[in-house]
Amino acid sequence: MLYLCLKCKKEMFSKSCEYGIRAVIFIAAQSKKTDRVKINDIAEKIDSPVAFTAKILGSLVRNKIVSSITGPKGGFYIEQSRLDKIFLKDIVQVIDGDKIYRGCGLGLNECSASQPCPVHHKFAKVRAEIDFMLSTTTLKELTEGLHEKLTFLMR
Amino acid sequence: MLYLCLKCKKEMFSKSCEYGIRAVIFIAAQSKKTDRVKINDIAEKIDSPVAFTAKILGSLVRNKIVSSITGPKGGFYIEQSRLDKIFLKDIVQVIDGDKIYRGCGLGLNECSASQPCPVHHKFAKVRAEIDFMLSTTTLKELTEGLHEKLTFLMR
DNA sequence: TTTATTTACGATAAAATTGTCCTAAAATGA
DNA sequence: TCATTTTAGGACAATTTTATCGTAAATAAA
Repeated sequence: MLYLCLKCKKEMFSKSCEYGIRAVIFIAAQSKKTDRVKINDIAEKIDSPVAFTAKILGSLVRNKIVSSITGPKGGFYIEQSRLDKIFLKDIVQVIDGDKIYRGCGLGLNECSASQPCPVHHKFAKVRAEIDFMLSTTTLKELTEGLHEKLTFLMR
Repeated sequence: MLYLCLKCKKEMFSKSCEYGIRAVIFIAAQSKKTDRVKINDIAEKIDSPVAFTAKILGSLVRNKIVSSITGPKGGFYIEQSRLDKIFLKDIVQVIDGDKIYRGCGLGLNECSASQPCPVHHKFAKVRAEIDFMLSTTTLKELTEGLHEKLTFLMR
């Protein structure tokens, strides 16, 4: 079979969101050992473009997901006590918004249970699943696997 | 709370895929009554850019999802007998590829059950749900709601 | 106070996606 | 054959997303 789409683009999240989540998980994991992590260190360890990642972190800082301090000995950090209060959904909300689990699957402006697009009901379960997963997954869980070397942020 | 993301972009599928699915459903539904549908008619009824939609349909034609005939009385069509053999997954595969239900949630190149990213297992259920939904939903089902005016392709 | 370090952020650039336009090719019918 | 209709498809343009660069601001320590 011949495929037109050789690139097979379109992932679940935007690149910004992928980098953002990876960065936050790395910062959270490092915050346990050292206090602050520098942007160059983050970008290197999660294999992402430095300046772009810095920009994404900037918005996460403004939205109170991560904290930062400038100057020598400065960097990004997240207080350990907040790890179980930050959910994956909070991060995604800041970077990608909520369309992935709220918008119409076919892009209609008005689409609801009473005026549904053809895939509306088919998508309901998927949406609910994504929403549930993002709403219940804490940053704490995500960092635990890293500490135990059961999960990875590169390759 | 202040949101940086005022646009809330990122939908489930790409614009191309949304237009493609909508166009295919419309063609399938019309193929029951008349035989062929013209591109201007399609674009008008699904509220999409004409030339762009024509381009997407071109790739769906090359990939044997829809059929077309040039010239007067020509247009796009799908044989009624094939409606229950065409799955949503076939359409998405041609336009967006399979990353939405196969790629790593965090964009890692190598991510598997044995070398997972931190969200890998959390995403497993979502992926399976999307895959199942796309694999089991037929074009036939999607057109039925339209005929009964229970679903819509615009607004 | 000065210097070095590090984040903040605006300007700009590159790449990908989305969208338009124009001409060619195919088919129909007069 | 010729005019007309309609898809096919390349070239080009606009927009959005992704990525880089340079400089300002903040902080720490000498």
